[in-house]
Amino acid sequence: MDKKELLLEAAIKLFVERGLHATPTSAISKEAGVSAGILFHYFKTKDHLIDELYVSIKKEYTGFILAEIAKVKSDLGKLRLIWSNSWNWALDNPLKYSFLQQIDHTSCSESVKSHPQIVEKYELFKNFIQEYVSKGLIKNVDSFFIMYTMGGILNGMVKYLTDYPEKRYDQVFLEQAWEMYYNYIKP
Amino acid sequence: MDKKELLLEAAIKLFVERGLHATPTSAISKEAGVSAGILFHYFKTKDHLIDELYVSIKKEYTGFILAEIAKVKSDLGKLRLIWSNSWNWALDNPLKYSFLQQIDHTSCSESVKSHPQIVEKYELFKNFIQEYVSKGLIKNVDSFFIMYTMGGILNGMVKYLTDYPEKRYDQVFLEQAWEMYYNYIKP
DNA sequence: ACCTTTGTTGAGTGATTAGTCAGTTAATTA
DNA sequence: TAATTAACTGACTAATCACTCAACAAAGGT
Repeated sequence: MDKKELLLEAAIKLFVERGLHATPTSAISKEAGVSAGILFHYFKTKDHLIDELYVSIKKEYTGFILAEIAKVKSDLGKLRLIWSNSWNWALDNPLKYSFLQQIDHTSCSESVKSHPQIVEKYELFKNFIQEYVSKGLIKNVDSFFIMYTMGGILNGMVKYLTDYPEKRYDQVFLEQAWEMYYNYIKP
Repeated sequence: MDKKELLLEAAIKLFVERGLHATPTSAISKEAGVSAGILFHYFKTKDHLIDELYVSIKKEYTGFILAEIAKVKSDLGKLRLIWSNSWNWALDNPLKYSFLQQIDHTSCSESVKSHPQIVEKYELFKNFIQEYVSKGLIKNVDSFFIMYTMGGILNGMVKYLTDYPEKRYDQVFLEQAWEMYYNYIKP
């Protein structure tokens, strides 16, 4: 495999395991099975590596969620797909999800959090919600408030399903969770 | 003021500003205006300082939320007080709140996150919710799921009120936000 | 075959770190 | 007052860090 790819994979593993600043670049290259110097061939600095990781994962995450929405017809079906895709992705990519959470809650890589390609995807979500508000499917509240708090519910859901993995396939529970989720924003 | 107190205050400020591992102990003692050595007189290691900060703030936070509940009579009033106290504390103590968020989303101080005095408070919340479920005030779903996701909504609310501070005193908005919050768990 | 570009190595460098310690001052107690 | 303890200092150390660089290998183009 590409050594750059190996480095990124090693980095994400160690960052989640030990924390950002507690993982030296030497540990990353060692984990990846490459020399210490090559890391700085592919990434100008350690921070550049972190930024590149963040942006690529965030793009992958939002991309995955938005991906198949177009294929669904019903409005509510789309909303439900966003909901289930969100926690499914997080549970299928625990390292990546933890890494995103870590960066989002740390004062580092500040500039990269408002990366144009990331902000762009947020705009899509916002427009999506505004469209639903105007259709009368969602309560008429500030879209950002809805986005922020719905995201919070999903974070809680992921944490819960991580602690109680068997619930992921409990259809009764999932139906109830979805119902609660929609009750939250229903007009 | 007590030098230990000065160190803790300096630490929290720098930890939130620059991140945990990016703030050397020398910076903390400098910010506190004390000698480099005294930090290790009060705290065995840097990690002990972090742990002590975390536990004391978490206790302060949960303590504040639970504090005045007993004084309120109505069941729904208690629930609403937990809700408003939660985001009010977070907004009034932004540094402390950010610090808690940072630790909770980082793989460090793992042992301290299950500190007996902290777990004990979580138990109180769980019992509280279970009581409400049995009274028929809250949907009959696993208490932990309710706790996790309600916490998520509050996190989103705090993030929103941080970005749009004027909303904090917008009674119409607050009423709507509370209504949504309760709709989420209403049977 | 020759050249140029790109990928790769690992020992080396200067800066920075957590934590120590010998010694000084202040407070408490006898 | 003398003795004991606790608070406090800042220069010091051994370890560790991000990052460099001179040298070498591989690949591709001409």
